[in-house]
Amino acid sequence: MNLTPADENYIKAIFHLQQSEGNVTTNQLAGSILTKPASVTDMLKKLTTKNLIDYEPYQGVRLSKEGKKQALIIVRKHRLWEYFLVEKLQFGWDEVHEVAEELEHISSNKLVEKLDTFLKYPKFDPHGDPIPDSNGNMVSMRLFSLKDVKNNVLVELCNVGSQSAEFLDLLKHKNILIGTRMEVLRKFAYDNSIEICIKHKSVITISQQLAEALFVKLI
Amino acid sequence: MNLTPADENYIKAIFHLQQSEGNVTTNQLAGSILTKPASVTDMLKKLTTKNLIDYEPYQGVRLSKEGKKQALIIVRKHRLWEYFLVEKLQFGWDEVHEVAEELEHISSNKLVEKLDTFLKYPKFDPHGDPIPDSNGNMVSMRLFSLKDVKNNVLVELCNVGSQSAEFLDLLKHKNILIGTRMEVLRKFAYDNSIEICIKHKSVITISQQLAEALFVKLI
DNA sequence: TAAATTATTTAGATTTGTCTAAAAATAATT
DNA sequence: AATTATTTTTAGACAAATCTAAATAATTTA
Repeated sequence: MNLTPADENYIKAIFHLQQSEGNVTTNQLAGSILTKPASVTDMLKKLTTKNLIDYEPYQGVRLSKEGKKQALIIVRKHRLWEYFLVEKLQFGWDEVHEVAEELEHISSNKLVEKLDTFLKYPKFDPHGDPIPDSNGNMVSMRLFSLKDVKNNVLVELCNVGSQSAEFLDLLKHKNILIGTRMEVLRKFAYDNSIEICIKHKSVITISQQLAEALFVKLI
Repeated sequence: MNLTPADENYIKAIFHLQQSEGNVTTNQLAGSILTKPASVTDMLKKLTTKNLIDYEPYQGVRLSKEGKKQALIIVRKHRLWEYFLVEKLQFGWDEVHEVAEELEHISSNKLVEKLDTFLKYPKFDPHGDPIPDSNGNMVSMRLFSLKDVKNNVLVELCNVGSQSAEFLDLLKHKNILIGTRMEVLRKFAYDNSIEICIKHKSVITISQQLAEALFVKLI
């Protein structure tokens, strides 16, 4: 399946509009892509013949299974490049979007995978949006590192920044699991260690290093 | 001056052909860009109206001052990206050309400059070709074809005369890289093959054709 | 130098993605 | 329910970059 940059832009726009709305209308797309409704109709017909969308005239459009797969590949590339631009090239997080819009159309799969490896498999882009992995899976919610959570905010552990045996051993000892609810009580400036309350019961102290590797969502 | 990717590919091809030959012919360009002579003529007319080339029908073409400037920008981007792919993403030096052909068309100036900074201002790409700086200047070294090097003179490989897969495959097999030090031991008059010593260790024989494509500096 | 060969350009067509203007379908309102 | 307003699609056109086939210019060769 060979997609042109125009194909990719339409697929991506439909993907994003589909998140909030149900079926995506011709007018919405025209607004999103900054083009005319007539042009959108033309492209929808082309995308239909490529089996990327399910489209009935006057009824709006949704991505097909293949379309969703392609959309996730584009989103993955876009967000990985944004991460690269901010973390490696020192761009500001607010000035990377346009450049990433161009970089996301570079086709090489090998490039994406090697970039991901180089960046150490980031889970979120500089705006906090999740980066799909090479299978198209991504965390559905914006997560925060526990070290960035304000005091007295209830959160739940959703993801961890390591899979090493040592890391998991420490978590087990501290009785922390994915899904465990916790609340930051105090931060110690001396060593950036953090005192937290787990499951509304036990109060423990964890190191800065551990706090950085615990990704939580607000609840 | 807004250049399309097609404009840039023509400018770049003319730039490279101009190095060796004088005026560049329509047929040379068609061969280089893998298109038909008629298409080249069409594009040459367009590039003329954009003041990028000096072109007289039937007389061949040369870059204008503005065209040279643009060519150096494209070459700079191409070679910086090649350096990035090899040094940071761990690509092999023989597999970066196609990807760099895409990346060189990303337009952001800021991106190029920040990439250059990130890479610490490299002077040569992975094939040994010099990288123009932001003013279009690049270092030029006196290089010799290995076939012209006298016996028992220590040299270092700085550049190669081909980027073809076949050529790079042969180099890989013979364990020769940019930076490899070597010394000519004997020249055989019968077929002009050359016996060389690599890295003060292995002694191998290479064909005249290969020797001509290896550009070295004295050390 | 004239004929033959090669290189280059012109003419006309094609594809992609866009546009405007007009027609048709859907939705909203009275 | 009928009219009005909005949305969407069709029809026809355009620019960019390419192509094939034919015509013309330049070069080579006999």
